[in-house]
Amino acid sequence: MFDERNTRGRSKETRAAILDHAIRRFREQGFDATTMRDVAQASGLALGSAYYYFASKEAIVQAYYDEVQSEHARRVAAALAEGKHSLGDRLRIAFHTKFDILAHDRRLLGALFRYSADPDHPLSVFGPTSGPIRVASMEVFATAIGDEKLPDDIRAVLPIALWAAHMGILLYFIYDDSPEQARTRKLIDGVVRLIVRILGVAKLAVMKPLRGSLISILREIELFPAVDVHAVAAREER
Amino acid sequence: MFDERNTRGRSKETRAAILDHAIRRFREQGFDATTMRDVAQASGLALGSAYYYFASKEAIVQAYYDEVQSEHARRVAAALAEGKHSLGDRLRIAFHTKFDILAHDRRLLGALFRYSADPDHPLSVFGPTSGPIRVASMEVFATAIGDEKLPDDIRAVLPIALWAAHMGILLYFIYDDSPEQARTRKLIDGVVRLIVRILGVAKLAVMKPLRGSLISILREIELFPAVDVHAVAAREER
DNA sequence: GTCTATACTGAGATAGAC
DNA sequence: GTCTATCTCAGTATAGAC
Repeated sequence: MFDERNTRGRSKETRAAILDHAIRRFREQGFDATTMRDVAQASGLALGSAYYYFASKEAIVQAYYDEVQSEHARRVAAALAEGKHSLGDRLRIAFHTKFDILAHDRRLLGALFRYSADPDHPLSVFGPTSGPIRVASMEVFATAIGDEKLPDDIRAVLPIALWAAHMGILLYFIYDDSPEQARTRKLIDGVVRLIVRILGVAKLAVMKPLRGSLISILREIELFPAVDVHAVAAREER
Repeated sequence: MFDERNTRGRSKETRAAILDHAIRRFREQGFDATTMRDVAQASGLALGSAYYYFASKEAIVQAYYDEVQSEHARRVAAALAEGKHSLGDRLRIAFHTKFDILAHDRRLLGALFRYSADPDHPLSVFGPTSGPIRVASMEVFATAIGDEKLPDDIRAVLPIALWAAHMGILLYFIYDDSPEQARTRKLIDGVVRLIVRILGVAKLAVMKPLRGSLISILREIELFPAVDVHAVAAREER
């Protein structure tokens, strides 16, 4: 979806096979312990061929995360479609489904974030090349907000805030060694409760200055390269 | 300060020399383009000697960051010592000095965060081995809070919140390519303004439920391994 | 405990032939 | 698209000098 090269002909299956074998190995032996030679061999290919499909070992994890993102969008859409939900319910769905999908791949995520602090690295989660997937993720949160009655300024930045919150929770999740990451689940519920409450009091007069500060900060975050949230919001309004 | 091995005798200077030459090279050629052989040679040492002092190339950046942390504590203490400041001023000092120190080393930070999402990696910024430096960083923010009159529950979690905010700003800073990172500076001012305003209205009745939610979330964060903020707070009270 | 010299291994990544 | 051969470099090992 986000890496369009080599999706024609048989190569599509070859790519999928490499991805599949690699992820399986990563899960079993860990990312570092798995070599590209392992992956190639498991896929019945020479080393060079594996590199024909994936620029680096980390790029395989990136491809996996692309799939996670697509799956997230699918599941949230499906869950929201069945019946009416409150805003809190919808946000809980948006957050929890993400971690349902990632439940058994915490260890893998370390590799995903390896170049996150390298602005020029093609695999940086916050860099320009990850722009599309980042926007897609914000869109998922925008669908969870739906047509909830909200002031325009808040509406514009809320997906950014939710995305940022979900990234923070993701980091927490990676470090969370409680059984079945129960703490992360509790954290999600706490964060959703907080957000709903903030939105509830946001229109009060005392909140005016607070609101201005917060909104301008979230607009700043928007400056991360290639994140045009206005476009997201516009598309959502359609 | 955080890595106590080899600090006696001549070895201390050797270590400092390696660190110095390495950082210089990293600044000039970038982290990846600089090899450990380069560093060793520039320091007039054999490869093995460089590894005698630093377990890995990334460990050198970690050592650099330890120094940044010490310098931060020093500068904040010095700045706070001269005259009275409002809470906002003190927080601005705490944040801005950090980025004064890092001003010319944005590119280096990419290497620092490389293993941040690897809970088991010794160089993970959020892992157990970085506990002391993390606590030290929170302590700096605690000194900036000083004896400001605050409710106990807020007092206990505020250093965590400030540390978390500063980590977020650090990430923003790394990606900020505005001239002299002016945007980061603006972001800091915006964040400080927001924090001061939040503290200003925190005692209002409407904020009760908000406050409860936020505090419990920050207590959750405290669960990051080896971060015992109660100990920090206690030490500050002394 | 500090340092040298040199050889070696492992693995990510690339070049170029087919 | 696929393979084989090769490169680079982080990191280790060894054996010793002072």
